[in-house]
Amino acid sequence: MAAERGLKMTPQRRAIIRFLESTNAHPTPDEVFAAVNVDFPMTSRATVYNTIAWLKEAGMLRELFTPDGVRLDPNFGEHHHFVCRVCNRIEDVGFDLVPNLGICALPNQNSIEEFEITIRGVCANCRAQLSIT
Amino acid sequence: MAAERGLKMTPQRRAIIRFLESTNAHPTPDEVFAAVNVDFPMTSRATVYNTIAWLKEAGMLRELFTPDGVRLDPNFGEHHHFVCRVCNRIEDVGFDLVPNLGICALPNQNSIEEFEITIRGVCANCRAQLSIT
DNA sequence: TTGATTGCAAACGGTTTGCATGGGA
DNA sequence: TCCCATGCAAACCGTTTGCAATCAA
Repeated sequence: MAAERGLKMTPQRRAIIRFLESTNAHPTPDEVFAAVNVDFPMTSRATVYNTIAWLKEAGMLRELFTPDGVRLDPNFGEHHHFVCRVCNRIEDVGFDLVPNLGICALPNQNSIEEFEITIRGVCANCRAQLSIT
Repeated sequence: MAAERGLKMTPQRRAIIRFLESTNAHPTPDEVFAAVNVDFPMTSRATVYNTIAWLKEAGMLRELFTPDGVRLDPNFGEHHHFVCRVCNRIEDVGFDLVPNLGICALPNQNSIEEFEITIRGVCANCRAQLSIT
């Protein structure tokens, strides 16, 4: 497993990683806390935050900053995001679905290293709901 | 002025709007609080937050969610952002500089209404600093 | 064994809220 | 005049910190 880089493993960390690997959603730290405590009771919030920081440092986790606070993004591969304006759910969007931006240079000589696209709209689920109503 | 939509104007609101119109940076609410209190002392934090909410509702202000918390984006026109990974400064990037994404449809029937691009890299200033060192 | 990790509870900082006062329309 | 906006201070809530006990290596 990717975390085995000579770093100390604990049952709590294992449980947190297991949960993050199992989801394709974008949980809040508190949702991680709640989920992990279902099958591994007695994991403190502090440990959840510690582990998040540790995983971020190891490059195994990204954070998304949203109007409702931080959300975790355990998806390894490069990807963008779709945000539904109805249910606020975040979906990953494959990097390849978006044509590579033609930007090679900005007018002010800023160097471009990477870019991230957030697409907003209404997800398929919510569209279905809306058309029924 | 754009805020005159039959909404009540107060000296505090005027001062806050004046400051926001004068900057092309992306201040935090607290920076607005500090700046406004220079020329208009006795504007409370609550009023700053109230006014921000009011301006957001009126569509005159966007919020950006960053690792260092909320930043305000008073720029009216559609635009994207460049974030310098060295100084963390945010620069606006003209909408027209980025070729319109060729995305017409996502594979899952999500409807696309808008998109926002965050470009990361090193800004011209910081590049200059770095090459000196 | 030993230093890193843990749980707990307190501290922290940005934001929101409740309420009495004040001021714009 | 009549609400709406204001200032103040307390409440709130997600996150961080300090510390003693525990545990992985």
